[in-house]
Amino acid sequence: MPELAEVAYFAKKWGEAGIGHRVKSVEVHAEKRIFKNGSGPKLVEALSNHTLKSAQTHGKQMLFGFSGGRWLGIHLGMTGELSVESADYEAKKHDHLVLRQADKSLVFNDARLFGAVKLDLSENEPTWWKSLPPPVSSPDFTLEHLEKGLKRRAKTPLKSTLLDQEIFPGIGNWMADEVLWQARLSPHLTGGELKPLEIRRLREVLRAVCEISLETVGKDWSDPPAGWLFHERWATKERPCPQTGKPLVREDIGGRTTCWSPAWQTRPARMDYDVADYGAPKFNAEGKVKSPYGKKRAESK
DNA sequence: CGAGATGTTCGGCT
DNA sequence: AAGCCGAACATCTC
Repeated sequence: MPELAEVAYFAKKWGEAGIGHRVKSVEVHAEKRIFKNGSGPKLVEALSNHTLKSAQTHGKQMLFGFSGGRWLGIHLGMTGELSVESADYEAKKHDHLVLRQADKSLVFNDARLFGAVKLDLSENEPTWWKSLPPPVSSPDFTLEHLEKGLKRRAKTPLKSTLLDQEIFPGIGNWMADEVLWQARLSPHLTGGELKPLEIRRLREVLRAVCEISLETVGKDWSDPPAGWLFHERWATKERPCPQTGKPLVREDIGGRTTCWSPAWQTRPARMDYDVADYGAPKFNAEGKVKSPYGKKRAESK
């Protein structure tokens, strides 16, 4: 399920319910492949009687800080989720970790076991956390960082490169498709084939898609703006490209199903094309986004 | 019943 | 040597 926005949503859930409250007891339901870092049983001792103090996310990574210098790192993998349940909630199948607080339980569930749980004991945030790459929507996600990443993956299709967490922390399958569609770039283009203006455009769209996703999905699980590819790719029925009306294609690229619009993602020579009344970004001559998001969002509510 | 699923890692090859 | 690719991981759902 989770990409950057969903991860943010889950972390917020635990944070809002649990911060400031002591963990009375901890249940670890033996699934050793999930507990990295020799965590597992250690978690019981390490977290019991400590208070949850912080909840952060970075891309798809989550970090929960506890009193006494205990840090719980969680990655949701493909099917992980966090929930807040009642105090007497009974752990069900695939619940791997349950933190019991006075009046609630914080639950980590993951059917496919691709998730990961880590424990660190240190006064400050663990080193692995501090050395994560710049978040896509932060000022540190510079044009230089993007250029470097694209150069490194000069011969890889953009679709695969966008899933590289070292370059684009938090981008997953649906966000990658959304970005390419909004930027009108074919998923088959390689990093080395992009022109400077296209790289700028890619950066603008990346940041916009991340920010808007965080403000919708990440905030309250609400849908991203109307007009996004998002709404088509999750549709049970085949639907046409919202821009061209022509069929969307589903194709395997780098081992992941890619939903894209060949008639739309055509790498236009002109950067100043204008799309009337449309939820996705428009671009000016510098490849900058003239984003109508703010207004669109208000209208769609 | 088989295929595919919002992800990462590992091994083998260039 | 870094980058590229495919397979593997485990379970559920359509």
